[in-house]
Amino acid sequence: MNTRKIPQIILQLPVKTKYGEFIAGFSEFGLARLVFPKKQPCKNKELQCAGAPGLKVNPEKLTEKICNWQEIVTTELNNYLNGKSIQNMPPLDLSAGTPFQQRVWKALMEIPSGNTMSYNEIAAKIGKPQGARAVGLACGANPIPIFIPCHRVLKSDGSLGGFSAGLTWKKILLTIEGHKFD
DNA sequence: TAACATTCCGCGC
DNA sequence: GCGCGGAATGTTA
Repeated sequence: MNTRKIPQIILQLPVKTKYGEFIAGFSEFGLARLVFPKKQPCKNKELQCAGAPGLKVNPEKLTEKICNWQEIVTTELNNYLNGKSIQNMPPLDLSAGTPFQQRVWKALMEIPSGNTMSYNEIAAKIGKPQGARAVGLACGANPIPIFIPCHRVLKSDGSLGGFSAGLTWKKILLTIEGHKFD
């Protein structure tokens, strides 16, 4: 049974920020994914397409509910990028993930702003102390960076590890939260 | 089965 | 003590 359906993105809306235009994808359950402004080459095909000009707002799908979510996302994203912490988390649709991934993502959301954890610590937290590498995979599969703070996860020696949208972004995000790099 | 956004251990210096 | 190479480990497509 692996007809696991990717969450249906019923519409994608642009979110303007001082770093560029993010793309927010909504399903009927909430925010289903967030795409960084296109800039860095990323190897994930889907992400690359997301910024393409197929972006339409279908008035029928633009329910009041989603309109409201988009407002929250816009507000909070801009707050965050200005160094404030997120106060109003929009509902997130994590149905794209496998059960394991969802466990990892939940663990990530418990990391307080300004803190970091290692892949190893996350692994231990969800009961798979040896699964650090698997945790890395789950982070890479994270559809909603920033709201799911996958950038707060570093290697156990303190170096950055990786980031699907490009390490540059990881640095930017961490810098916003008050970390320093030499 | 191969691939991965890690970690750990054992060497050689 | 520090740095490097290779094996172990869990999940996914």
